[in-house]
Amino acid sequence: MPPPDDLPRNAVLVLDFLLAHGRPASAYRILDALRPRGIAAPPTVYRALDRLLARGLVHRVESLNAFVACAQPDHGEDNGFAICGDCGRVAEFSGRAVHRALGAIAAAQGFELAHATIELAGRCAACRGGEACHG
Amino acid sequence: MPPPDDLPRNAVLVLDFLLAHGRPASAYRILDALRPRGIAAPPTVYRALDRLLARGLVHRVESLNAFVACAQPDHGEDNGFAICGDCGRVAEFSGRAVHRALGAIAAAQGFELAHATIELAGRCAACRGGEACHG
DNA sequence: CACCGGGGTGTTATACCATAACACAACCTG
DNA sequence: CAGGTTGTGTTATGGTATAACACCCCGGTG
Repeated sequence: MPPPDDLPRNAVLVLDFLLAHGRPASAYRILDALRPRGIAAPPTVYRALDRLLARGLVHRVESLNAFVACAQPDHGEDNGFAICGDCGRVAEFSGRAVHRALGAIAAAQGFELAHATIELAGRCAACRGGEACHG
Repeated sequence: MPPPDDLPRNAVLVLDFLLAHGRPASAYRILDALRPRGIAAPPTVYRALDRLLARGLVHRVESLNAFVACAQPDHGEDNGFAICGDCGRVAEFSGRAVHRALGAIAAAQGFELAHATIELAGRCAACRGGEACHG
């Protein structure tokens, strides 16, 4: 499922890096990684990220001020992330049940919901596996 | 636990400002507001915020890089915010249904959940009321 | 008293995150 | 060619956050 390849060169560079990276990276981390490929200044990275965000190919992780490649570009807008504090990887989930509950809360307050940010911090199964199972 | 008043001077200044402000404020906004009261540099503000965050008297709004006084310091850890893009105010909610759903998602992935960030962007009832009903 | 230690604070400097503003090249279109 | 749009490069700046060190106050302790 190669993402639509009508992307500008820099967007492709950034997306490829994030896919290979496999976890969130800050814009400046991306910049450092792509300097050898000709990207020299922050605006270049942010412009590429803006495109990718607009297409849903990349998400911003607010609690990290970082960006991550979307695992499954076909899912909805309001996805959530489970962020492992040990390995730094994030698992993406769509969480329809969560969004239903959020919609209900918003409706009860008369709040017009445009976008939901859901980020879970903790430890992933892999990192938990490495240590004693405490029940 | 009522806001214990064994807080250092600067923490009280910051908390009082946030309570009076009634909406999120960035650390530098707080700094500007408190300069006349003798606070001169960012670390002073961040130290006060750290104390207040630790006691649950203030919350960080990740999607705004800002801080807001807690409306009801007696509620749990994993509260959520409904952030109005028009007036900038946030409504805090505890959302047990959401946390139940999040807990289920985390459990299904074997993810050990430590903290949930839930932030809704949209428009509050008051700001919606002010304009034509576009139904 | 002399000494020590810890908490809170002040200050400087710096790192990290993000965007404004302007200039240039490539392209398409009439 | 003129004019528009899109992507890009570059410089400079603004906004967010913390490291590192010095100082003071205060309370114990011998």
